[in-house]
Amino acid sequence: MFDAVADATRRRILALLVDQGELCVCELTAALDDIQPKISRHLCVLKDAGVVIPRREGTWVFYRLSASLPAWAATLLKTLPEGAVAEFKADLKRLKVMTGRPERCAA
Amino acid sequence: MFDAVADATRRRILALLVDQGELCVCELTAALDDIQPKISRHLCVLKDAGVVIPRREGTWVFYRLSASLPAWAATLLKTLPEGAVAEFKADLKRLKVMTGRPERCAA
DNA sequence: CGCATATATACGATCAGACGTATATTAAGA
DNA sequence: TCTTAATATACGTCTGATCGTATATATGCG
Repeated sequence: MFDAVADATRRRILALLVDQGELCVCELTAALDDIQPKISRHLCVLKDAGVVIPRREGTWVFYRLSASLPAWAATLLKTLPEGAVAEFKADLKRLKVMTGRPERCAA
Repeated sequence: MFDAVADATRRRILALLVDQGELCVCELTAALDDIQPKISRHLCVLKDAGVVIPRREGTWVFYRLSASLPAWAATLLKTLPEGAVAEFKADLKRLKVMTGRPERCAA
């Protein structure tokens, strides 16, 4: 868990997931304004750590936070958008203005 | 801050400080059952990050958590003894049975 | 099947951080 | 001033993590 939040890029991803619930790789790539393999690799780390859960829908893979985290971990994650991630507001803004976001079918 | 809790040894130190308030280097060395230079180096990292404050008293240097941390950081630190640090109970036990602990004069 | 898009992975390079050992500093007391 | 105890730092080594680039996989569509 602490390995998951040890990296700044992963904290930015997690802050967005805490706030937005579920996002796909291309949305996160646009929001963080970074390259896709880098985002994909960090998501893989988070998945292996059991922090996020992937859900495939067509060509897209949506990631969301795991629902079965210990209480202290959930508490820790909630601190991320609330001041612990400096880039959060800018990342959220880039997500909002992104064009061509995929449509969700199921939750 | 996340750099401070990225290392397992530092998390063990912080968990003890959250629980005990103030401890010197030799107490932490005994509690973690590790060598002194290692503990001292990690305390230096925590001090430079502004997470802990040193207080000299004779030959001893006592470290305590900074009182001026953002709310989310204080919240994060409180999660450490409560399940986020696996070795906490064993560390606390070693501290309790340690002989020759220094006496505090001032707070 | 062939093409396009989204995502994942492989590879090599690089860099930060943690380590153990040895030694320097600081303070107290005889 | 000499000694001892507590703490800090210097040094060289080494492992692990992150990176960018390139490529592989997978899905959907015509």
